[in-house]
Amino acid sequence: MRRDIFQAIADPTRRAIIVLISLQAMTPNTIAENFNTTRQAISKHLRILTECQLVKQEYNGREIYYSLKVEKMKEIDQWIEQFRKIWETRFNQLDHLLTTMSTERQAIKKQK
Amino acid sequence: MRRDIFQAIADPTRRAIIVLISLQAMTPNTIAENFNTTRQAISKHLRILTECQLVKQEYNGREIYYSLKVEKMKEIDQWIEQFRKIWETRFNQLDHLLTTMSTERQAIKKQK
DNA sequence: TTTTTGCGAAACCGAATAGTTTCACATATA
DNA sequence: TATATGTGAAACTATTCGGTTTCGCAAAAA
Repeated sequence: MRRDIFQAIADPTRRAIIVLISLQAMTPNTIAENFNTTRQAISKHLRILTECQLVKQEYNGREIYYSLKVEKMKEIDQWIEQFRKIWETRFNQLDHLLTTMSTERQAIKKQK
Repeated sequence: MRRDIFQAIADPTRRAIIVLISLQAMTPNTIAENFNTTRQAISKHLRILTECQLVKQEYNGREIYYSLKVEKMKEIDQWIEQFRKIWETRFNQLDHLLTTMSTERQAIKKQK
């Protein structure tokens, strides 16, 4: 059973749950009200999110409040980091190219 | 058939392919040499990556070089952004709390 | 105490997934 | 020309996935 954060955010319903409980802790029933599925289906999603440490539970009588462990999202951010480096480098190279072109254009202008 | 970037990066082999071709354009055969599967399996992964616009192909005779369209990765970065805001806010609040505590401690010190 | 409510878990189902094997086809190479 | 090579696609398979229905159990409410 693969269970990592990348697999967790692959499902659109789970992504929506993540956004929802990042704003406010919620019970499974309350979460389910926001979707067009059964509470049990939401429960299964919550189990997956719990298994990969993305959410935490807070018990209150028979109710369970789920909320996002937002620090866990940093793992994705860290993986993206290597590509951010690439696109920032490329942007800087483009920036440099444009600056160079602009300088050259001005040089040509002056020649005229 | 769901085909979005989040589903694309859910598979560990695909993530490895992405990293590999982000460094250097490669043919399917060369990519496959880095994994413990058949070239055909890699081909299927490349198809999925192509379908969600994550890679581009460059034809050279009968060879096809695949490379990463790194700008596409920004889509994930943009989704993460909302959580980055949350964890940065929390950090600042903690930072503020620690500063306040420190100030109060110094105030107590002075009283002594 | 009896009934209602909130919840997770199990059993089941159809669809999607990741892989393999086999194939067709075009391009190199002998 | 004949053979080898690089590739994508199709057919098939075992497994996983996302969902539903049904159930059991504990807590709250009547």
